[in-house]
Amino acid sequence: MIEDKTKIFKALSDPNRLRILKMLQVKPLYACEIKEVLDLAGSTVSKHLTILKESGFIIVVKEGKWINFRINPSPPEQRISSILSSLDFWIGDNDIIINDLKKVSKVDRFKICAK
Amino acid sequence: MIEDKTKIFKALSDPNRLRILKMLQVKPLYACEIKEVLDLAGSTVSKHLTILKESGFIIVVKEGKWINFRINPSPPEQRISSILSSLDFWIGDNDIIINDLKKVSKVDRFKICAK
DNA sequence: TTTATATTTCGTCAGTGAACGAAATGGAGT
DNA sequence: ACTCCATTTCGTTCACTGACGAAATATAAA
Repeated sequence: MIEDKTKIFKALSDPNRLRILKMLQVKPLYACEIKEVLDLAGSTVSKHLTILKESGFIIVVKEGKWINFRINPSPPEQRISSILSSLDFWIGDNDIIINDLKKVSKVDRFKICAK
Repeated sequence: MIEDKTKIFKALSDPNRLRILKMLQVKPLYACEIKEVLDLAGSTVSKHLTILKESGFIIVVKEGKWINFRINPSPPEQRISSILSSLDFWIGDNDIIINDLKKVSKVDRFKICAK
């Protein structure tokens, strides 16, 4: 299937998904943290995470009530490993991303979620 | 603009555009040759070529009546050079692509076009 | 068991993208 | 100037994508 070849590029074709990957590069996050930083509806964040998961970029680790999303340490194909290991080359920083990363490292996950 | 970062991935998100890049890797082609191999309407091929041109993957060289499309020898950004110089890694072969490449190398451009 | 919170699923809507055919543009040759 | 043909532009249709809120699911804690 030639469509399979486009799958990883489609996954990288949305700004919010690029922001999520850059955030996860700093540390694993809960969906509610990502929701807070991106300022999107929970259902929208969930959709983006599903796409990143199904294309092989991230994995999902359940921790009781929460679900930790993290960069996939053993991706299903080389193209993905290649991108993930040079993420700053493929997705350079800009104002928005720098701001995201600031929020991610500063913030207490238990304050952000569970208001 | 964070949308700029998605531009090259969007360009690579369509199967027909991947096929075009692989064909152009063999040699420069006229639009009418590409049209013939992909079996698409001329206007559709033109659209794909415009997207590849505007994202920096290919260049356009006029030759009188015809227009030669070719892989960009000096792409505007490193991510594109990186992809173009390892095109077989980023876009692996499959039945469809192998068949395209066969057609491309066999065929006489003046028989295919200008019937 | 009831309540609270995290995440997913569902239904819907607006915007985007790919396809086509028809018409427009532009160069080559008569 | 006229004609032919390669390519682009235009207008339309259809499918897909991203966004939302509401409802469903699942787990933790009270």
